Amino acid sequence: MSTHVSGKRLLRAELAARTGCNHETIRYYENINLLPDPPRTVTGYRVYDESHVLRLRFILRGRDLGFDIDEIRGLLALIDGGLGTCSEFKKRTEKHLADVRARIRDLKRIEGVLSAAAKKCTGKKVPECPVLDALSS
Amino acid sequence: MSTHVSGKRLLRAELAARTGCNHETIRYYENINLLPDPPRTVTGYRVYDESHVLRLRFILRGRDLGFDIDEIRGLLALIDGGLGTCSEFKKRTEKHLADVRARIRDLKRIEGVLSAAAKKCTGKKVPECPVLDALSS
DNA sequence: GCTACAGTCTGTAGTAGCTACAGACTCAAG
DNA sequence: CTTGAGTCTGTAGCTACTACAGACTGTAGC
Repeated sequence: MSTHVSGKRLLRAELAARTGCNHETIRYYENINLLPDPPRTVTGYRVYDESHVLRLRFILRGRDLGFDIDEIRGLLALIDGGLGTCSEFKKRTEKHLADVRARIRDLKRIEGVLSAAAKKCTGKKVPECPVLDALSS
Repeated sequence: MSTHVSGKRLLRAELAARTGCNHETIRYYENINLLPDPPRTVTGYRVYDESHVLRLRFILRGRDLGFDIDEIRGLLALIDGGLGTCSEFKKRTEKHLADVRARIRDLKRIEGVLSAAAKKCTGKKVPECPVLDALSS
């Protein structure tokens, strides 16, 4: 078994380009142990392969869906350990979903207050501005 | 004109209690010049009055409605300068409202993806978990 | 071979909006 | 006079990045 794995070797900027991730963020994820330390060239350059692309995409997709770093860390740990059951993933997703829905509710409350205030606005001078009323009530 | 203004004098913990604000946050708002430096007792204790209660409530209400510190600073500057017109407040509110609506749209997108994934979940073992599919797509 | 210049390396600081702590001081009650 | 709560200050921590400085490397052109 050689360590030779056919597949493209990528430098940091290339991994960044392949994933749409900021190249500093890649190093950040490595620092917080979300991405594994990649092998290095003799001169110290990080060398990535397809497995890093997939893992980073997973992380980015999770972030895009609003999971926080710790939630993603948890999901990855389940996957890495081979211990994750589908129902476990479902449970975590639903927990996060409840969170998302709570945030939507909160933003809708805000939207209601603000749009009502803006609608009442006459465009006249300060005293009796409905926006300020909304902000003082 | 004396500086005597009848009205209750409050210490920091009392202002916190009256507004529901964390007492450290009050000092923070003072540091970033959102709340004015209050007068002090000879021994250095901050002394607040009703005007501080109103201003802090305004700030907290603004935060609760999702305005960021700089937006609130801007609104307060208009009020303090007596230069704010109702239409100006309306403009800023609508700008913020657009922001809120964009966040709602984004969260709804997330909700759609997550709830669709969770719905497809069978509760079986890992391979073919729809949640993981959603996170890898 | 030499020179640019782009890419990479490291550690560290900055962003928003707080929150919390350490260590010293003050104030009122018992 | 002591005790305990409240206050003072400066500073560090939190999340999730992003950006910079200063040194080094790799490569293309001449």
